[in-house]
Amino acid sequence: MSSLTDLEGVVLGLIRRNEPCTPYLVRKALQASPTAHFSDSAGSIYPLIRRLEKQGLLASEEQTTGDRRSRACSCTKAGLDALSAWLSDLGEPEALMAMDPLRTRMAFLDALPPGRRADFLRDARAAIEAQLALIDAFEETDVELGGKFLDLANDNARRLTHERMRWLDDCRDKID
Amino acid sequence: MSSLTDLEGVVLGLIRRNEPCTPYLVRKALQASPTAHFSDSAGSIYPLIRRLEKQGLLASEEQTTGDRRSRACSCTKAGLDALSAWLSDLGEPEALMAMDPLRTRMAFLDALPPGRRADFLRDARAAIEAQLALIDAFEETDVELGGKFLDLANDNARRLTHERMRWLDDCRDKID
DNA sequence: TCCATCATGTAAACAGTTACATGATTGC
DNA sequence: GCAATCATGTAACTGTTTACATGATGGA
Repeated sequence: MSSLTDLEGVVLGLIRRNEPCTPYLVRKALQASPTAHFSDSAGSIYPLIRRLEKQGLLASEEQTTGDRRSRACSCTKAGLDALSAWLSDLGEPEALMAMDPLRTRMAFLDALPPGRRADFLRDARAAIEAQLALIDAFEETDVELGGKFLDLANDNARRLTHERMRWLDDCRDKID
Repeated sequence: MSSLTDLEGVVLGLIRRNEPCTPYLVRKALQASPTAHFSDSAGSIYPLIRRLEKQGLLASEEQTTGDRRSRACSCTKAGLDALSAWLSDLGEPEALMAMDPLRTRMAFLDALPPGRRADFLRDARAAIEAQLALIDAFEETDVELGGKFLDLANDNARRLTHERMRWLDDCRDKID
């Protein structure tokens, strides 16, 4: 049995945390998180959950409240094992490298006419400030919903974002 | 005409920098970079370059050295415009958020039995140390091949990786 | 009544990965 | 002669995105 992708790990983890949990709630959680780089669309979540169920990592039960149907999913023993394996077997360090779309663009800034490079730095800084606001806003709604480990993850997001801001400011000094 | 994806932007940028440039060289550059999170496989690069060519962003010329054929690609005016647009129109701040696979996992560390959480922290730290080594090694080979902006991008990689290490060490203190 | 949200999904198109396939050249 | 690397690509599969589709509920 092959190892989970990051999206599968996140979905399994969310379901385990909020058991019993509907696919809809998983989707809402992904939409609410500012740091979830992957899709929160119906077309990715529903098929993914079916897939996990077919592999026996998830069990689901039909529910009807009034006339509205929904599915309550929970993590099986095999699912918890898969989740543990995803957390434990980290694989190649390259695959765990942090990725930054602003860094990716910075490497090719020479393609921009010199006069427009300062604009890039300004827009990038505005984007990072917006990101900090999103992270702070999420942290407020998030109180005691996620627990200690979600707090540590949020801390990572805030720290990396701050470091990127300092980096951008250094770039500004070095470029002109 | 729709905007470039990050991989398309990187490929166009690499070709523009090394003009005239073969698809093979693009692939080698992606393989050499420790921070290129996307694929360097033939199956992604060759079709992508064909796609860019069909859109008129790239021009290519058949070459034969002895009995060996290759294609020399160069960036067209439209290609340079697309590259500039990719660098200038940053879009939603959420899409520019940095992503960290270790942060993603940290958020779900509660799924791991308490006794195995310290192992995760140890392995994660080893991975980050390996990443730092890769970044430093790349920087040495890279001298004057990429220029000022590639140096700034490398600086981002080193800084973020250092910050993640500090974060992980803080996590260790807060968890036990 | 109407709109937002709850709640589920499917279909088509596109992107990316893995594996395979071909053939030339260089160095041991 | 053989292996590694140069250099190109294709085919099958998997995953993701976008857009569409359905119907219930709650509040203005």
